[in-house]
Amino acid sequence: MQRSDTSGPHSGDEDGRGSDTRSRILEAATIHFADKGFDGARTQTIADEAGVNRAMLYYHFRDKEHLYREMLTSHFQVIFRQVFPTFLQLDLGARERVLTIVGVYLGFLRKNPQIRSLLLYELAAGGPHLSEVFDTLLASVPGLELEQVFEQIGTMMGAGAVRPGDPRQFFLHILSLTIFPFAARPLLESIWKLGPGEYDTLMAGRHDAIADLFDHGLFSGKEAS
Amino acid sequence: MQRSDTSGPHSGDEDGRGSDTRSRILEAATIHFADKGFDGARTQTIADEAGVNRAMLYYHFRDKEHLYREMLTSHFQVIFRQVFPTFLQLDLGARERVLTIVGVYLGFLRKNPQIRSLLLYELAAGGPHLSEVFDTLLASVPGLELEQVFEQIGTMMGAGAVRPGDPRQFFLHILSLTIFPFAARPLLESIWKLGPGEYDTLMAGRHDAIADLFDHGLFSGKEAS
DNA sequence: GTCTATAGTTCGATAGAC
DNA sequence: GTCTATCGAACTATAGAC
Repeated sequence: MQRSDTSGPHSGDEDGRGSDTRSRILEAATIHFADKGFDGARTQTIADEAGVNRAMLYYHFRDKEHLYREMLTSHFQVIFRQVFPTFLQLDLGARERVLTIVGVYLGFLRKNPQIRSLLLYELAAGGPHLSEVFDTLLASVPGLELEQVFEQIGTMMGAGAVRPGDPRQFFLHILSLTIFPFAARPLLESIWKLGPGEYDTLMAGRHDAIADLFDHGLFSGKEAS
Repeated sequence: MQRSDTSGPHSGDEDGRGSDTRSRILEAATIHFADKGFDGARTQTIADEAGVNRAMLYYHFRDKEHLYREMLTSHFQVIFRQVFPTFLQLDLGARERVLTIVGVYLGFLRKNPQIRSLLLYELAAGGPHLSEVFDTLLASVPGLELEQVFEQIGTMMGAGAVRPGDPRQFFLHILSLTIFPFAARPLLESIWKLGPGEYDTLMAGRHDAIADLFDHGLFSGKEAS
């Protein structure tokens, strides 16, 4: 069952070991797939940017499709293992807990710009790859249960810490306010005629803006209802 | 300067007149580009679904690129002419005004499912086409000034109707909460294991959930700060 | 493991008859 | 305006030498 010190061809090993060529290909594939999408990406370009021969792509991975899926999996793994658990492991009050989650999301998106376009291409295509990637990841990270998130939201609602309602809408609020501004960046830069630095400034103030919305709502005049 | 009663080849005419073939191609192009994206779409498939010969695509439009851009323009035109003006023409109080805008957005997205993937493909690609499309549209709809929106938000903030802050963050809140849940639909359906009807139900309750967030914030315990 | 050479397709676009 | 036929380019994938 034991393998030698180099990953074999077509291996799905996850550890950073493996041949250097293999990881260089994955790195180049990330950049190019994020830029052009699966259909727009060219295996020649990936090989060139990785500094390897094009045939190496077919030796280390089976074909373009397998290369793409392994690349996708390696990145969404980070979300599942680092970002997602923050929903559960925090031992804080409701407010600090939610705002910490928002901060983790915003920080992750600011540090991993390629995730943005990779996710958008997948969403646009309807997520045919994502379902399989998610199944793989959920199976490989056994301590992760989606239901726990909603249980904890329900607990917070029951304790009166957050307003009662559908936990999924609660979840959608947080996801929307954090992810969308990053996703729509090129569109908004175009509409608002912003330079690159201006949008970074806007994103730097995003956390406080969301906190203000969560704390006070949108309107100054105290509500009727 | 006057043209005969049929649109000529490569004409950028916008009125619904023109040859029936031309509009059928645009309709088929919408569906197929929304499904596969620009790089993934095949001119043969578009021609087949339109029930015309493939050479007609090159007669009525110059090439694949021009067909795509005209298709995009025709759809985003609707946003510019029908959705966007609701930001300015409403003669309501701040709360009703914002919630009406949210309702218009949600309604538009629910009725135009193809817009979702068309927008996502463009966002993923970084919006190279969108800039040109927007410039074209802003020029063709003269009574539309982006600055007016932020002026009116500033006015509402000055009058104490909405909380003071960066108007762009205010704008991002509204866009995020309405657009993202539609954009992320396939991903969330996959994660949450939802049937098609369940997500529609969730979107039907979206307006009220956003209104509650805007009215009361996210937390029950009245804020500190 | 890495390279060259090439097979085998697919696709966008055009020419030209009707 | 619509069709057929076809060109030429681009691309994925494989075979096989080293």
